[in-house]
Amino acid sequence: MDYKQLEAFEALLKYGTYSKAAKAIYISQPAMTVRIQSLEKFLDIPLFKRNGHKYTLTVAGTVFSNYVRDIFNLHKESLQAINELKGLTSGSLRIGASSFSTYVIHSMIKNFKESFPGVHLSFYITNTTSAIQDLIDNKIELAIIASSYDANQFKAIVIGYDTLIWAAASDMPISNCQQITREELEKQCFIIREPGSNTRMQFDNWCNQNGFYPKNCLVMSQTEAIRRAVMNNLGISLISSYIFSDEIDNRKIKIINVSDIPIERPISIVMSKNYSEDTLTQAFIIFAKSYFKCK
Amino acid sequence: MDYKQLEAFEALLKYGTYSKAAKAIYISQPAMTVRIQSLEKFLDIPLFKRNGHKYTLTVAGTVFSNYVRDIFNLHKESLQAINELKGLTSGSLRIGASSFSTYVIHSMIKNFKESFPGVHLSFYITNTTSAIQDLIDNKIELAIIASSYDANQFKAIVIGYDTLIWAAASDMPISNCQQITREELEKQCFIIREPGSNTRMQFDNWCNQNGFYPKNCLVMSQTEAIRRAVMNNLGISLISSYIFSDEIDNRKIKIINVSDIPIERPISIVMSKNYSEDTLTQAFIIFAKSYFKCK
DNA sequence: AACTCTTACGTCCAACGTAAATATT
DNA sequence: AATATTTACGTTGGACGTAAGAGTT
Repeated sequence: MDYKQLEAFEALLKYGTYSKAAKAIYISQPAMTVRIQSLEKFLDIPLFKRNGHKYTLTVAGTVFSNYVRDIFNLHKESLQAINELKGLTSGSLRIGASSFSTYVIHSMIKNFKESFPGVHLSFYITNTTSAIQDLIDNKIELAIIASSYDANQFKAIVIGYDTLIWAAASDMPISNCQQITREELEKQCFIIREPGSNTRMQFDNWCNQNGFYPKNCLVMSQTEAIRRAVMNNLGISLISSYIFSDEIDNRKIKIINVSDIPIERPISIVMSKNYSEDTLTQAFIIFAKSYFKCK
Repeated sequence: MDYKQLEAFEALLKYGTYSKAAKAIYISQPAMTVRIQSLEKFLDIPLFKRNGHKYTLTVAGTVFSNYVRDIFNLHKESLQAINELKGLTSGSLRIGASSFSTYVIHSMIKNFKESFPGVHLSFYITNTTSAIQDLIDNKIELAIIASSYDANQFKAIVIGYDTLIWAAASDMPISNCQQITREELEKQCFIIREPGSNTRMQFDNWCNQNGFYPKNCLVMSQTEAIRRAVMNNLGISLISSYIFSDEIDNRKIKIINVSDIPIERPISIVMSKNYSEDTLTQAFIIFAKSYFKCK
């Protein structure tokens, strides 16, 4: 079955005679005959019957024509969709993101620009709570967060998954333990995020669920400050694996094996419920999905 | 855009490398390259990007792939539908029909048999009321009627239109009147159907609406008896134009011009609400629609 | 070095148009 | 007789595969 055959089929259906149909699609009458014949031979059933000096559909032809119509519509729509994407040569999108994205957005922007060089992406990196507030205040169109949100006010699309791990510098004694006891854990200094951060909430939840009361905490609102603190043996941290992806490869950081960890969090793009997704937004969402899938 | 290009696109999407994709659809690697290149050239946008030693979709590729998936599914479904029709080499369908169909079913059956020689159609010609009763009694699967029906109990599909006309023999004096007066009309003998017939109901309605009281009526339950009576100058009749289609062409019968006439009635195929339409039924409905369209 | 993709090039098939024959009105 | 469709046949373009070259890991 071939596109040209379907084209001939539609033309004959529309114009009723071979000669008119052939003229309409700029081929000769014999070519029309051959296209219809080969289609009928392929399907092994007559699609047209002679009726006076007009050709009309058989039952099989009628059934088939419904599919052909739908196929052609999809074909047209696909070209339209592609053209819309090609039209994305300008425009901008303001995106709020919680802190784990610090270590990925540079490559996201770089990758996105390869496909859409004229589009400007602005990233506002804060924490989950602030990103949601910025969404309400119309300071951003989209928020990328790794936590839940109010489904009454927002709609969201899951674009990937983030893993929270316990990270420690490789030369810390705790990094070499196979099984971590509660006593060893209690000795540690916990480097944690500020309230309002989803990562902080996950830490608090874990402590509650395990009846664990950390004695020694170091609170830092900047993820980069936490990264440097962990690298310099100041303590251990429950944090997104994205932050230490390079260091884990380098073996400078080790993942500590603690129960109920790692925690996997879905990463979502959140937007106002009444936000109408334009082509640019759709393109960004598709891009973000494939970006995180390859991570 | 070509079917083979889409085939190559789907294969590369599925297998990730040109070599595997080419092998999967039984073409050489260079042929694969050419197909993808020509598709990208046609759409004027890259659909794949190299990622490590695998090819993954760009945003445009992702958008396009959704359409391609749908197009291929439709393609498969269309072949399946055609195969189901080809499988219609046996089976039977019992069809009730009100009387106007007397003069069409012979050619309907003949035409239907050309496409589906193995299928047996049984026609039961009665009047509208009886046909509906036969439907309730499961004596027939479908009823072809030209009147309304109980929408709570039945479902229906309009397949065409029937025209009720006033017919008189050409050599009757009334046939030569341009404008018919009420006095002239009152002199006529009205050849009408029995109660229960929708044609009879239409006649009664017309009389009521026009405050007309026919003095001279001849009731006949067989349409063929009415036809012969009209042909032999026994009177005039309000009747489906199908009955006299030959005679109108021959000029043996004339259509009398009376106000509010002709009456057009939709012809429907009616079936039980819980009747599940199998392939044969669907084929018959499509056939019937095209049959009446060409009438 | 091994693997994968692209380019180059000669081959071949399939779709086409012209022209003639056949069918239909 | 005129119009429409099919058959016949020679031509051509484009899709293919093989082989060689270029790019990646």
